[in-house]
Amino acid sequence: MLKKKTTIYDIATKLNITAATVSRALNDSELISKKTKKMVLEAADELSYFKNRHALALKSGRTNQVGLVVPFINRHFFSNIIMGVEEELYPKGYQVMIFQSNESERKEKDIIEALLQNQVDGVLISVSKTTRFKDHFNKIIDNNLPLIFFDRKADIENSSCVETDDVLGGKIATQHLIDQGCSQIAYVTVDLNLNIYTNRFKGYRESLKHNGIDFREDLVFQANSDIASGRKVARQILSSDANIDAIFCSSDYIALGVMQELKDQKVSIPDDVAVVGFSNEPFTELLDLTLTSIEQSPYEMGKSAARVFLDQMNSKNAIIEHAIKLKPRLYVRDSSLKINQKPHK
Amino acid sequence: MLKKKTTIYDIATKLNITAATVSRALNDSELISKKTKKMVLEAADELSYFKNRHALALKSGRTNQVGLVVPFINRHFFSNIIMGVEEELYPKGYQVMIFQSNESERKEKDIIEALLQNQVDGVLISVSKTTRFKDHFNKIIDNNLPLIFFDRKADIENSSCVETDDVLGGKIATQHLIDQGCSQIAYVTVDLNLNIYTNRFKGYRESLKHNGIDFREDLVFQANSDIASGRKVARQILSSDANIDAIFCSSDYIALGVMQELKDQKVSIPDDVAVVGFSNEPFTELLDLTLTSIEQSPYEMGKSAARVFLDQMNSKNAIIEHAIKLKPRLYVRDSSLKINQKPHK
DNA sequence: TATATTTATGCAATGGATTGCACAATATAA
DNA sequence: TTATATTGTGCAATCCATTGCATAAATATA
Repeated sequence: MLKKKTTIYDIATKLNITAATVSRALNDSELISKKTKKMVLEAADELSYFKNRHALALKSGRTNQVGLVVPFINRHFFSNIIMGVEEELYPKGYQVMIFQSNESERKEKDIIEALLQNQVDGVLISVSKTTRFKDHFNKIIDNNLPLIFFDRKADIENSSCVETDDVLGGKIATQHLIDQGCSQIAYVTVDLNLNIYTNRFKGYRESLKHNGIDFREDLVFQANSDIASGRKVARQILSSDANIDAIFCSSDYIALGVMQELKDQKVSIPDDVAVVGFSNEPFTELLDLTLTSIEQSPYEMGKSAARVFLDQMNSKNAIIEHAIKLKPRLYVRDSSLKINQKPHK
Repeated sequence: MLKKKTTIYDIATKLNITAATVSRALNDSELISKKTKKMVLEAADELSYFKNRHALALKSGRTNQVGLVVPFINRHFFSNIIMGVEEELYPKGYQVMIFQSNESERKEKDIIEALLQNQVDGVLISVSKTTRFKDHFNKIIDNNLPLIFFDRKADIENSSCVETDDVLGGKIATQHLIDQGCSQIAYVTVDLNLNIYTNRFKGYRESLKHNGIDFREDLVFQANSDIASGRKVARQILSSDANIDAIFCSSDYIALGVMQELKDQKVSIPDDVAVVGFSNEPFTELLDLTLTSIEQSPYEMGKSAARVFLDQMNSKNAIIEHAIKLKPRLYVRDSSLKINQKPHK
């Protein structure tokens, strides 16, 4: 049933010339006469011919495709990274193949295997939470392909990475709370196995130290990155005898849950307790009481990662290890603005 | 610099056998002795061999790849459609190639050209807003490839489509407002060139008629799908002498802007004016005053579109035209709940 | 008109994996 | 031991586009 696809041989036969001539005509070679070129182009159009990229890939060894792997596509953060990568690579003639690992090491390995089979020219990836072994990353390196991590990295030789300066993010959020007069700042972390969370936590502690405030272990809480978990941890915090005046959450969803619970319990935000989140999710500024948060510029991160890739392609023999840290930025909003200041947009 | 990739010939040479044998061993053919199979598998592993999909594609004419084209990846609606498609196709061994058209007809055409060059096995697409000509869609059909539209379709023979029943969506939202005692219901539409918006509008009018309420042209307003535009249209509505008791917005972002403006102007929601949005964006239930909206189940839509594709693949010679309409669902929340009822979820 | 140039085209190999057909090696039956 | 059946491998063509080298055709020069 499938209609046979048109090839250069079909065009050649039709015009009584050879495929070589057709190929050259289609690629606008100077060796071919104007007349023949025109003939070929017309015939190609008529037979609705298009090139077979697989034949090209097979011949040339290059595909102009890069693999992009994220944990989930439908997260604001990652989908904007994708936007950034595409924005940068599409004009350069690269096709971006997007995959999601669903935070599964198994699927991540499968995807990388598939990418290698596809002979991609490079791989950009944010590592799945559950990944422990890294042989699959080394396979990429072994094949001399550029490997660029973003946001979440693995420790692989000859790879590059682009990440948010999470330590700095932790610092500026904490410093802001201190500037607002807070000193008993609870910290809610997520999975401390992920470097992004340990770094935010580190920033928090450094900032306390820098301001001469003692770090208190009993002000550190753990939660999952969702609203329900945020409400739960808020109840924990309130029922402890910690007597806090601010809560710094390493995730906006936790912060939202915290705010909802505080409101239900008639705790005034930001006067009794100031709240800061992390990631600057779109909803943070849509709330009635807007949420102060740290913007990580995922779009910029995507562009940056793409540029690192291009850089590696352009200097194929020199092994370059980029390690880029993007500066996060604080967006001050209602949830933490005690003193008389205009909210930051 | 690029290390040469391992091929079956390398394995064959190493083992002093032929590539044919290697191929059969790797594909677990019953023609090959256990001993040889084991040898080959070990050698393959040692040389870190992986198949070249381009060679396969060239030989077989099949790629097990499908093209998925959306206007923008970073929209809640579309990214969840992608999730649904992947969920359905990944287990069947298909790779989903995701592209975004940026609502540009030019880019849409380029993408489809690239997909054809890639010899994809089918195309799933939501048409760009600006697309006027449809030759590129016919090219897909001409190549006997399954073409499935979702959410936004073009009128192409032998293609299929999966969409929300937007007329119904318009109806149930309007009916709900009427049930709440409203009768002067303003309607805010977006681009009336897109079928989804004309259909919602149609549902609104049908519902009015069904309830014996006269349709008033002066209650229809136009806006862009963003918050600022929502605020603007709210000011228009309030300053007109329409005297409305409800506003049905064909977009959640407009509804949000409307609510913000109403609040600023001390108009009580839902008592003075009830508000309903469309799409059930995640933020609708995160607001202080939650927003009633119509859920379109993008995830289900993606799954459904994928299933249509699989169906077409399984019955290659019969030409099937599916036309699936998914039932939208109303989520009643604070912004419209006047009478004593529990909010939905 | 014969020779030297230039220009346009053809020939054939290449890239990697698959597969029908032929044949060799081994095992079984007579 | 010889004939027959069985099993395991090899040969070579195929999928499509590209490209170095050879050659034919067209043009310019002597």
